[in-house]
Amino acid sequence: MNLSKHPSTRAAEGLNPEQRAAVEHLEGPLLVLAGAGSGKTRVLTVRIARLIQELGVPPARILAVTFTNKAAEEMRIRIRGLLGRDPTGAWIGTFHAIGARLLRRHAEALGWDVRFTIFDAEESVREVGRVMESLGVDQKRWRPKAVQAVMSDAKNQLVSPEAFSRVHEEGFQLLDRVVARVYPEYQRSLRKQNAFDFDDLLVKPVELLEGDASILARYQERFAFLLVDEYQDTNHAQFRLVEALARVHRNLMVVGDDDQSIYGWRGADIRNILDFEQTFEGARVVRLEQNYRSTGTILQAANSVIRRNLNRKGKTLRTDREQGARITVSEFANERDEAAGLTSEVQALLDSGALARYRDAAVLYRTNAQSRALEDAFRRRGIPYQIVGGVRFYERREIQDVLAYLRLISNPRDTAAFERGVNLPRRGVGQASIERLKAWCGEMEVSLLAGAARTGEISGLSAGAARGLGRFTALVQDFAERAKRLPVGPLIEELVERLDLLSLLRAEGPDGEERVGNVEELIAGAMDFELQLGEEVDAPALAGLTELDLFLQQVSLVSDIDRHDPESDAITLMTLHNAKGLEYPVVFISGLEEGLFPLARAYDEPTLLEEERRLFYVGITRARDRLYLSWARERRRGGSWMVGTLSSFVDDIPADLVTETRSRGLGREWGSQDVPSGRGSSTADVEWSRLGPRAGRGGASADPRVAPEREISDDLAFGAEMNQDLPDLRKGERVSHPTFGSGRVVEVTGFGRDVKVIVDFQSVGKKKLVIRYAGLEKEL
DNA sequence: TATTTGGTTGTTTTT
DNA sequence: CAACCAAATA
Repeated sequence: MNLSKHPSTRAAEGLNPEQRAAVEHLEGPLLVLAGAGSGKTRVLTVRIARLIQELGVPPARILAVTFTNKAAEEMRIRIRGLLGRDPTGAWIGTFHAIGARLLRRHAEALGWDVRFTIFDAEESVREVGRVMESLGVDQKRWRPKAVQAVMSDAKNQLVSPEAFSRVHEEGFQLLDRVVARVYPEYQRSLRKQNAFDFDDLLVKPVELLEGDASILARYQERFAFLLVDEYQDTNHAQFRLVEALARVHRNLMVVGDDDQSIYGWRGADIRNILDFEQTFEGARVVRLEQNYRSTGTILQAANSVIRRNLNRKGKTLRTDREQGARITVSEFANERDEAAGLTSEVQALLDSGALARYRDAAVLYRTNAQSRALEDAFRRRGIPYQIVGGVRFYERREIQDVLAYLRLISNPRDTAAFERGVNLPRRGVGQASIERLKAWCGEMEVSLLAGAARTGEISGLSAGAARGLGRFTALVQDFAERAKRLPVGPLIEELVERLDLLSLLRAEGPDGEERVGNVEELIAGAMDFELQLGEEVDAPALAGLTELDLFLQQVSLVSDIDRHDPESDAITLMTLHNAKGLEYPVVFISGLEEGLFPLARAYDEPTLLEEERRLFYVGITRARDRLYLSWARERRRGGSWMVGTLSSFVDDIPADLVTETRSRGLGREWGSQDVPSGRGSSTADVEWSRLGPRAGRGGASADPRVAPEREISDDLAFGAEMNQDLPDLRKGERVSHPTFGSGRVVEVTGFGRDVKVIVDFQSVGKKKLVIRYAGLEKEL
């Protein structure tokens, strides 16, 4: 190995003049307007490496904020690659992770304990419900979720409970009046439970810094260089956090693209980036408009779409790449047809060599609900896929159950966790007993867990309930002891064992096995959990924390995209929001119908429509080589069928960049290849037409030649689909599973949709799986 | 206290 | 077509 003395300098050599200007910028505020695919991650990492390597800045004086944990991890790895060593001491993470870290060090200053619990969104809503109940607010009339949303907005604007109440308790908005009562009480309840919610991870650090000059000064001094990625998606609380920390040194570099601001609904304030130069006087601005990702066609399409937005700084991306393939716009009869068409096209691309591996393609959609039809189709086809989002891993019931125990073990004041865990498995402690216990504990001002250990003193508890509570507290206390010695992986394993949770889940029926798999995945994840001691080494506040405490605080911040494995060779299915920051050689954007994308409600408000359009722009610019847009004439939404027309967004793409294709409804085909079917099922009903360049606006959708065939075709097509490509597994065959790896089929049972197999996996032994859910693949 | 059932309800995107 | 809830029943 011939290592250069200045690897970061060498890395800087490949930069264009604008990138170089950003990298070499030293002091003062800097705004980098970075178009999609313009190499901003490279600029960020090279600049950090340069600060450390050439300018001698200690890594500990650097704070870098990314949008996801995974991006943070990747940034660290890339910097490590440039430096030849880890930038130990640098804080690199999401706003939430960094907020949590600050709180961990200074929880006491705010009246919390270091071992605080982080309530995720769901728990937060449940807590709102509990508070509303205690206040006697009708939860039918006012949905806890709506109340929580208003509160969350307020928090992101840094509106305190008191301030909110002052403004709204007599206001005209009835919902706001409810929130005016709930918000302060909710906040009190969180504090009593030693918990923060997601929003608090941003709000409380601001409170901390603004409320304590010495703490603020300490961090202002420490972080001599701040870098914020995806700045267009920061909200007011995040802005204030950054602004406070950067106030002294003013070495703040923000990177973003106003055209990719897609989180307005979550409080992101596009003005943060639009007004940066006013806010930070003397700011230098660098624009990165050279795109290194996409073909000319894709970029032209993206430019002409985003040009329709009025509220933007305005820029036009350039590329030196070839013009490339046309964009395909495809019409389908319904979402099943669409999904089947996508799988066919994937197969065709693979066969033709245009797609090298499954993992080089992604299917994007506006709403998670759309993943279902796609998932079915990919499964039928035996094409490996990975879904990001939907039912979030950590929000699954069985995971939450285990986490509730862990939370209580870690933080005895976590009432929500107590209530969840106390009767699981059934211990004869019902609602009535819990109410009694709560009342008593409320009077005595002790935690539920402490109260449950003193059932003898509580009147009106049934003998069975008292016994159940006793067993429960004994178990929790026992594990609290173990948590001091045991690493978190074995701890969870023992806990699950003691609860006999896996047997309980298996007894639940067909879904049980999947749940068992999830719990096992949780355990596996915990086994891998390593304390990032390097980053935490300077924090005396962490002295008393167990590995479990840190695990819990980290786990609640893990998002679905963080769990996504880009290495595994599978097609990625995800929402457009989740696709931010990613790129794929082949991208499908599905469900391009008026009312779905853009969503119907966006028509009321120009700003909403512009945000939807930015989302479309984000989607288009994920593609490197090939882009497919698809829409369906009919789609099930909720209970009913919706009739759709092609999204007006597509009209903004110049016709000469587009090729239209149309499924005939009965056709499951899209590309020109036959369906390679393991069972040799008929493809005779497959017809499709390639219409050539688009003649004009939405011309295809009104074609009378299509409609009459639909009624006949549906049954045929669906009938054929039912029989086709069901994973046709037999005893003795080798299969592979996304989490368990490869194994051999031992037994096949059940019929139709409920076919189950027992597979002997090399890694974990025999497992019973429902084919429909398992995502098994035949191994060749 | 646990379980089942039937009815109601909403449904965008997520750290 | 979920998920969630209230009431009825075991």
